Amino acid sequence: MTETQDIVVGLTAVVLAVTDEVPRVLVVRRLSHPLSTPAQRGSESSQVDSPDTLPFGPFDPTRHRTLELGLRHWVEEQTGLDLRYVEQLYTFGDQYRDLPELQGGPRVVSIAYLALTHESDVAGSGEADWQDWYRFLPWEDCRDGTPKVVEKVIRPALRRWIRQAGDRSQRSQREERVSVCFGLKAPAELDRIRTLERYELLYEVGLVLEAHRDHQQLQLLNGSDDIPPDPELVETARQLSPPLALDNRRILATALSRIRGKLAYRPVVFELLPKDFTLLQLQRVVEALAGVRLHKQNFRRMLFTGELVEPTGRRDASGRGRPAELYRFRREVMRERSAVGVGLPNLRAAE
Amino acid sequence: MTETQDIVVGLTAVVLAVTDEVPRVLVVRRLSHPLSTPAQRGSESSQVDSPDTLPFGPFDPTRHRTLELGLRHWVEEQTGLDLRYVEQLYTFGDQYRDLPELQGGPRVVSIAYLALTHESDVAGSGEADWQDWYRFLPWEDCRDGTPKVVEKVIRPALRRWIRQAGDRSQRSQREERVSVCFGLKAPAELDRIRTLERYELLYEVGLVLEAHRDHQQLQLLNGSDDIPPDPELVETARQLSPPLALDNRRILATALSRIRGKLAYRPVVFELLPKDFTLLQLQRVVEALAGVRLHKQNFRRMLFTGELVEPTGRRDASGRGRPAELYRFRREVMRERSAVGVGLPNLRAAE
DNA sequence: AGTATTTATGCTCATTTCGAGCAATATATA
DNA sequence: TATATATTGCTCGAAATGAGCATAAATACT
Repeated sequence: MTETQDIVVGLTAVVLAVTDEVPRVLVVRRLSHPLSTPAQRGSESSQVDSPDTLPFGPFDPTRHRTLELGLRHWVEEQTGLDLRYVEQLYTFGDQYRDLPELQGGPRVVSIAYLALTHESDVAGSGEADWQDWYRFLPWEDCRDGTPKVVEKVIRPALRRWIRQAGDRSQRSQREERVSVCFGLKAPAELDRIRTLERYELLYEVGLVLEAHRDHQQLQLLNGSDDIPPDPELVETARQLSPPLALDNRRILATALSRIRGKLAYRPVVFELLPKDFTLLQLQRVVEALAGVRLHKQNFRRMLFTGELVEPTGRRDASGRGRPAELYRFRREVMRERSAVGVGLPNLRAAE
Repeated sequence: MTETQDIVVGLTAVVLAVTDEVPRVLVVRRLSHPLSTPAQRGSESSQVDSPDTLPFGPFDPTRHRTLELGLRHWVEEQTGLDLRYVEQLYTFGDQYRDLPELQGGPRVVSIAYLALTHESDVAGSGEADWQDWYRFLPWEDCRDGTPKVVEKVIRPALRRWIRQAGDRSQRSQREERVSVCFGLKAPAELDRIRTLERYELLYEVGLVLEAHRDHQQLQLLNGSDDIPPDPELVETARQLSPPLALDNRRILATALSRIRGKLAYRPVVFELLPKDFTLLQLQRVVEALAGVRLHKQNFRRMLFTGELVEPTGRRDASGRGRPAELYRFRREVMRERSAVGVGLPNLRAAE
């Protein structure tokens, strides 16, 4: 290892929009890593398919007065999008979480941001594209009950993992973690807030592709004799969800965790909706984010007693059934009450 | 401005302990900025008193495998403390938020962490010291009702600030912000969760010393003719709270915001308590953090119905009144329920 | 035109949670 | 022994929550 190592501060964006009940995230298909040198680019041909990447760029203190401005700059450049609501998520800096570093490059400290917008046409230097968020985290969408992949793929693999434990104490530790994240006995709904915890379990178990990729890279670096990954497990991971670059899936999980937590006490949903909306539209967006279905009448009651919305007087023409009244967000609540949000149900059954 | 500018990634720690109902934070009295060169140190003599600083050190990728390990390293070195619970708070990277940068040095991107411990003897390279958290944010402690400084100092200054607004719209904007942060009409309790918002208002108004310091530094840098700060305002700020280095008060406010928010849904309090504790001890720690008094019987009911604690069978000998039973945290709840916390009251009266 | 379907909306009811307070008990200290 | 300080047990009404019934207003189909 060298005496000194450069640091690059990277900025990564999770740009989220919800259209037609589908939460979508903006990804860029890159030809190479944004930080790699031309020399490295050649050697990167070993990577057959270049996986989707979140919009990303290095923070340049000479050009960016603040971190957030830097992020907006890169998203603008790569996707043509001018963001509105932006919030910082988390900063990732673990060793070897980035490819160029594995090739002797700088250590990349990535600051991840979450942006909320409406879906719109994208253009820009990268091939930007909206992708279904739950394609990358399919186990998180419980709107139609516990997803099939959980029953058919994840839980069996987790049971196998528990059986493979070395000793008794490791076994019970594994049992506990699985039980907390996915529920072992009761077919309970997944706990909406433990998104990140679930991702980390799946990574450790090897049910996401990047776990194997990172493992291989590390072995290559250490020059240790390669312990080949369980090919069956890799295949399972491949079927479960498509590959994502770097630690981007972890960042996605962090973002989902954050927005699910925030839904209940901050009026973030409205950033994802047009100025005027029907109550069902609002409910669908909340459901898409929370990953669960809600009771319609109670949801509406909550909105009214909380005075979160006000009628515009107009009605929605499209749609099949009885036309719905159009509402708008009552911004005033934010000064009237402290915690303003759409308060998700407790799902008592899950306890 | 130069073509390229170096980046330094800094790690800053808010180390918190609660003893005798007083939340205390670990500060280091430094002789100079940790990143300044010897040459700069000389020129720094203009700063008469070196204000308290949070434990801080540059992240070194050759020595630190992860950001958190880097933080632990620096805290160990500067205060002799071996931390247990540590969580990342936020990353700050605005231009000119750091002194050396103002003197042509690198841009410092600081990653702030929150650590929870018990108070203990400190040693280390810096002169580490425990300081009452609320000394630096005196307007946040509402345990004995709205603090006097809010009535006597802050609200009058805010009213003056509103009056000084340029036009009608700015005036009403200012009124709204003040109303949200400190309440204008009703002498309502302060909204516990808006700690950061309140700090940012006070910074803008000039009621914290660093606002004037930053302003002066920026003027010096721009070479613009100095608009001298309102000396009365500076004096008010000085009386309100002692100086803190860099943007450390903002970091403290962020930490307080985070822990207040987290109290209700994660069992973080127990990190601040000994293994066995009385229910009153527990309540006092929660109150110290939340900054409000709680209803004793309801607090206990909440603990029992939530099965958060279990009796040890032993009792607390010290204390004046009837000896209290000793309890311990029931770790099992964390797998039984999703959101585990001490659920703060809603203070319905404030609405 | 008439019927089925879809969606919106109004209302009830039992259960749980929450805020606030009364009362009794147990110990230390003056 | 009186008093102050704490712990502990219990009640009661208000509000929030979960689940469901019933009705209204539009479209699609026959």
